[in-house]
Amino acid sequence: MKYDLSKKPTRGAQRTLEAFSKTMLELLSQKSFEHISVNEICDISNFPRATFYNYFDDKYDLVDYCWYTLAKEIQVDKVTKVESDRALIVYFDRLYDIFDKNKHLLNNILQNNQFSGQLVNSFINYFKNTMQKIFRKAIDYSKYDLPVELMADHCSDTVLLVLEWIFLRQQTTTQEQAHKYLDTLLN
Amino acid sequence: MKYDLSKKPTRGAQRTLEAFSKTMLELLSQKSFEHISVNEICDISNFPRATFYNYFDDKYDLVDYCWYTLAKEIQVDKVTKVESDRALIVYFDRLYDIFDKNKHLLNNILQNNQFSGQLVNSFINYFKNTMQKIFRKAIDYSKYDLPVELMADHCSDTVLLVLEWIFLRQQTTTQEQAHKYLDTLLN
DNA sequence: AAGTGACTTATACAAGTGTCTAAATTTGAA
DNA sequence: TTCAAATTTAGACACTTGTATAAGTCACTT
Repeated sequence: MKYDLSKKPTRGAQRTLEAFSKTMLELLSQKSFEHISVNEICDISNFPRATFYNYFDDKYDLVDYCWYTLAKEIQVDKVTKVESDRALIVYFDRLYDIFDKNKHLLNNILQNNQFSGQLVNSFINYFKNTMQKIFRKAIDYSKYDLPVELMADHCSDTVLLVLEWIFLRQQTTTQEQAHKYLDTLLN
Repeated sequence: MKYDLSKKPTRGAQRTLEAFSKTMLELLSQKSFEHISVNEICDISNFPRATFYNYFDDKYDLVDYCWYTLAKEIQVDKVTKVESDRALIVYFDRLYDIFDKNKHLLNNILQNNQFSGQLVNSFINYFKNTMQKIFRKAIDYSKYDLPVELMADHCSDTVLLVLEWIFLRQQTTTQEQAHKYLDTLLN
């Protein structure tokens, strides 16, 4: 990402960021990520290519920014060390809510993008990384005889696997059932 | 993949496939996947671009073929339904051997390719998919109250996580210790 | 209302991508 | 050994990519 997201964006930058990400999500509802070109994104957004490259390295970078905007709500900053086993469920539920809120968008995107494709891959990876960072800080693994990172990564793999099962492979599953799956897989 | 791997390749096709994959692996020991171009691969392999595109869709396709040649030895075809919990360990060990046999190659590749990059991602995904297919057939999950696919995917995620830990993140770990990790993570 | 710093834009460039054609070559079977 | 089928190749095409430069415009502060 060329643009620094840690500082507050000016109104103009906000407009630009939003235009590009909106266009990307629209295009993803129409065709596969592989067939979307930076030129096309710029034409539709009504910005010159130079502006695109002021903000993003490439289209992968833009799509990651799209996931970032979806994930904002997780409020990673509000992570605190939680001792109980329920910590995992808490963060699972936060992601569940986000995915559920955006399920129509996800459905549209899945019409044009296969599981095995780059797009779905980037989507899952984005949230896996987010969860990894959280779980390394938030969960107490002292009762396991394992490196912390390994355990944290295993938890985020599992959380994302269940969410993928529900929202991407579209296996109708209640949130309660999902909790049971998590419990079985991690104990 | 444009070329049909299920039929026996002619001697010429074998030569071509080997030349391209050898060049790719060599280049990966010298620079990052992102900086390798099809043009370069063809120049070094001494084949015209048209030939490259006779065999592969793009460089991603070629690198997948490279992993395919490494994985040949797993002998996926010799999969049989195994009831015992040891099935998982058996297949873990097969992959462990392959990774161990190629650890120098992996080390070289890791000099130029980050974890988060496309290359390592494609590597892990390739073997994850391979393991998924095997585990869906080979392991008996009847004692768990879960969809088979979910359980199989969870197992392959976990197997690959531990192998990644050892061979890509290079955390020195004995094979015995790895077995303990697997046991803790999956029970 | 002016000035400074941040953002936008026009334009050009060298390089890469994937596809296509038609000619040349190789291959395996008869 | 010959011939038809399959594969390889040269070359061209339209298009995309990422970078760089210099000029333009905007918007916030004082």
